[in-house]
Amino acid sequence: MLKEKDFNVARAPFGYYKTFEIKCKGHPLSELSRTILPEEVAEKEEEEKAPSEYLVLAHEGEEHFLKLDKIEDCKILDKYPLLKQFILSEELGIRPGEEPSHIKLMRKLELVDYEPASDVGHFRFYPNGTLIKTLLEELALEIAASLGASRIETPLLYRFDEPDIREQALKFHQKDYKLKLPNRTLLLRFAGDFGLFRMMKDVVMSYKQMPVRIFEISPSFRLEQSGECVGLKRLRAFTMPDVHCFCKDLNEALKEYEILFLSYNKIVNAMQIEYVVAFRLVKEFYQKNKHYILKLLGEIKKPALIELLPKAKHYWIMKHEFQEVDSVGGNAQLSTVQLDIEDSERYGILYVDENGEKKGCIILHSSMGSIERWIYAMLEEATKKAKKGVAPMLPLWLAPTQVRLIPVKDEYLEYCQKISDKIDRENIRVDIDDRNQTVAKKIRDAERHWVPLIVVIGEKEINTNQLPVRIRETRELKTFGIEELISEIKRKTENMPFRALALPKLLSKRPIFISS
RNA sequence: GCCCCGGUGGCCAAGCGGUAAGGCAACUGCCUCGUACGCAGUAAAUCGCGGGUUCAAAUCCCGUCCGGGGCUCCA
Repeated sequence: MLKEKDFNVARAPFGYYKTFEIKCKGHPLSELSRTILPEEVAEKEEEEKAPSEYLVLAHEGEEHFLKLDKIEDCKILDKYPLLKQFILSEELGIRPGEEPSHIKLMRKLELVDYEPASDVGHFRFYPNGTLIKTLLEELALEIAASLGASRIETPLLYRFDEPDIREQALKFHQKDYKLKLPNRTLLLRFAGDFGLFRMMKDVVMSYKQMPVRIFEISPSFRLEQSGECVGLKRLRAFTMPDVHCFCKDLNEALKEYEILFLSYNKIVNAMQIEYVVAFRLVKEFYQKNKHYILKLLGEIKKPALIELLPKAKHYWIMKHEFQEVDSVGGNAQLSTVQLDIEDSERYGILYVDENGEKKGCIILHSSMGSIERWIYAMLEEATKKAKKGVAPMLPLWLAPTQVRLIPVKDEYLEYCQKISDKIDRENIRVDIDDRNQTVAKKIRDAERHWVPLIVVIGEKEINTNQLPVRIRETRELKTFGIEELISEIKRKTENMPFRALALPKLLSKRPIFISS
């Protein structure tokens, strides 16, 4: 339309009228009157699409090259169905196209819900959901501390007119939230790099202090296309724990990389997620460092999909992802580590070397994975178990209720209180179903809410001091002494974060957030 | 953002042009109960929202919001 009239049209953004009659009625502050200059867009680089090569690297050492259009020919994948499904889903977009189960579960378990009064992809967390989120954040903090990373906090909003902020933002395909104030435009952070790079630019680092490790956990906002937001799998607002390591050379960076790789493996294990590994590297780098990749895979005893890029097209030369493959064959990246050799100089993050000279360093960018996505992955894993006939559940350390006491009659309530206090004191989440219901009904409710340990208390228990524990995981009914039960739970939740019950101990006192 | 599908009490849902079934949950009463649903009763629905067609709309049409799938995207 405009082209016909000799205007130089760079592009017509979505959301703006491409054809309209100009009547000049609009208020100057209205949505429709904006100045859009082509240079903003021109900075968006057109990436060449040189094809990647793919292979499966077994942790025992063999390489199995594969063509994406003929992955059936790659026999090793028959041994690793999850990896195969990952390749189908991630690289080829082939999946059954059903709704992932966590969407129903997050509501059924009263954890998380939609909030229509907010934007798409912004959720509300109910008490038990908040409890789980808090525990996971706590885990992230502990992992960061174990890495020796220093925690920082940087702003959520940034000025769009700062050149480096603007440069980073424009690279991100306009997926940022912008806040237009009368005198300036602010950008909501979509990653931690903005504030971190700003901070690091001013930091004085000597080679003696390297590697320097920095941790931040904070909300990030990405204006994903509305059709792309799916439950807790992809959100517009999420919590990102990330670690950046600033290293003086490649050797040191590779050492750090390994430490991160193994730490993040601990995280997914703590959440009992059966994940898949993908590495993406510049081909030349892979050829020189294949032994290194193999060492990493050997430590976690897993094969990996390897994507070889003919040449560097991003800021990293090597990265890997731990990926969830969900109950309906979809996938989502959990954690990632990226080896970045160019951003340091670009953003002026320098250290002083042995000769007193300022030098660029190597940056390891890494994200442990968003907390919300961890919850997605755990709920999906639970469904995968259920499909195999195993009772779905969360890891014990994350179960909102770890032990439920069910008195047979009201008169045993007092005794329940007494032993629950004892269990409480040991940092175990125990509650009591004191509602006026039959035992069978209370058990059914506890099972429906995935309570891992259920104890029915009646006259026999009071007399013998023994507790009959219904164990969800194994579907057995086992008798424990109270101390024995406590130490068993302690053993299973050892070294994991703890928080108290999110709701009143007595079920009769609990409001219902979602009744289903 | 685009295309397809969906939205009915707190939750799950039947009805699909004649004026809102049923189940679960909740509440009240009874039952005091031993390992997945005791019995009875009560209350609870602007049929997502707005507009249109019709004597009549939850049902048909248009718009819009929310959700799911697909496309695209995931630096």
